Amino acid sequence: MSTTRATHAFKTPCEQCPLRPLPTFREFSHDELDFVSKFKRGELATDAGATILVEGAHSAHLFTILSGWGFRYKALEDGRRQILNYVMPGDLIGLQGTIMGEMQHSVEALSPVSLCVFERDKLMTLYNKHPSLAFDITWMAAQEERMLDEHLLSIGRRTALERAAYLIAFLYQRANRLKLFNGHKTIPITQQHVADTLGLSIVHTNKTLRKLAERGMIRWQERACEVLDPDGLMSVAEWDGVSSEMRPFL
Amino acid sequence: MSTTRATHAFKTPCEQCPLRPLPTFREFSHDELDFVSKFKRGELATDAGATILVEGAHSAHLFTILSGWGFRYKALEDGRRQILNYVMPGDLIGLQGTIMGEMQHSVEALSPVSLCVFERDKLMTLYNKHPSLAFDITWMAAQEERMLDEHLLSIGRRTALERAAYLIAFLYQRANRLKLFNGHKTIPITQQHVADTLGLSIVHTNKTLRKLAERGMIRWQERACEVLDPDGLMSVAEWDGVSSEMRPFL
DNA sequence: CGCTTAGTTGAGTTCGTTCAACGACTGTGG
DNA sequence: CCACAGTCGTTGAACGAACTCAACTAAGCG
Repeated sequence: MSTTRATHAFKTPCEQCPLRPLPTFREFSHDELDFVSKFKRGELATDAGATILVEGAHSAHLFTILSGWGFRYKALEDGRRQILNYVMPGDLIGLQGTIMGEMQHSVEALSPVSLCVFERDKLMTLYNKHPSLAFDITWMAAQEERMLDEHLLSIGRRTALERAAYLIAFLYQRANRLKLFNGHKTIPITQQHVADTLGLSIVHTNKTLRKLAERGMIRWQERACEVLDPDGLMSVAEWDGVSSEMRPFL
Repeated sequence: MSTTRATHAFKTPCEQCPLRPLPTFREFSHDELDFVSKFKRGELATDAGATILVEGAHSAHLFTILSGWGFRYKALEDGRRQILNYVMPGDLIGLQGTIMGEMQHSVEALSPVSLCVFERDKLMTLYNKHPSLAFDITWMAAQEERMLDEHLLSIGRRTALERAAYLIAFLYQRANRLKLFNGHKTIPITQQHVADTLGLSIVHTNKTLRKLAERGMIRWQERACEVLDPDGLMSVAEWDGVSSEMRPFL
């Protein structure tokens, strides 16, 4: 397991943030952008497979994903692991640790990931001086809650095939909205990740994904999942998709 | 199914709130209490079984549970239902609807429930004028996220017996902290609720609960679960319990 | 008194698991 | 350059957990 490679060089100024112009993100006022710029302490880059945040740690920082894919997970003492959700550019991580002291989940990188680092101590200033940004943070927490609600419904009540279809459609839609695909619509996860997300064994996950592949909805290649038929997946899962509303972004 | 009985009579002034003195809740300043008092629009009482909030609705209100038990749930189109979490006194409900427009889950009362009603429109004022309360709302959203993380781990990775033990220990601990028990430690849920929470069938839930009863950890009586051995349940589930830190309360 | 709801139990079936073995590919060290 | 180990995906066989179907009790209520 590789570790986090800390490069605190300040690379991208917020005014030239490559993410912000995306149509999904709401526009920021001059004032807001100015504050975020000062709130940002630096950047951090990690390799694929690196652990970004670890359960039990008292993180002094708050992060926004600038690029790359990752996932949040929890584990039981005997090693059984559950992936809770995936993180993508624009997502805030470490909020739990910042607000309530201790992290109760870990975050691992699926691909090389770069992060914006924010100062924990300045969070109170944000709440005091920039209510609109404070509201944004609540918004993002509520949005995460929504996704978890959906995952819970999925794991609790959907069949293996429906679950798999839901997961892939879900990841596809989120990534697509962020314009993460260029040509081939490929999600960088292994079947082990899928298994740990769906609460299934790897063997049965493999057989289930095979069925989706036989229906021409996905193709598995070199530890990644290529999405061929997002609508088909959505209909298998009886899933309507995520709301298309504008979202905030720190 | 009964409906919500709307009694907008303003009964309990916030200064004499029966909940606030509980040791779990953080102390409020005069200023904060004053604002909450004005933020509160009235009270609402519902019968057991009543639907408090419904999926898809654009709720104009935000609520705090004053007394009683309830649960949040989502359902698939074919009727399969998943209970996401339980709500108890001090919990905020309707935040998703208030912040993001549409509710994506429903809330139902398990017992007679009374609620404080807050004005949605005044929420921006809260963020503008009372950053500490805004922070509290984020805190509560993050706390809900934590609970959902745990549930997801439970449903995804624990066995039926462990899941059942976890759920009951979890509900016991939350209720106990709120001093909801007087003598007999009884949780007002049916086995159907347990099944819909754990993602199991009623039949198998029944057989699983039977095992816990045989071990002397619980006793089932008149549509409720009496908790006899909370520590035993926690050890079956390999669960450490929730953090004992002070919490906010609107 | 019949009707409904909640809980219980047994029998048979299905879904998902574990165990096991194998091929393809990658990276590493001799 | 090859041998070797490690990861990832694949498949078959046997087993077990959880499901459905079905029947029955007990309690509460109009």
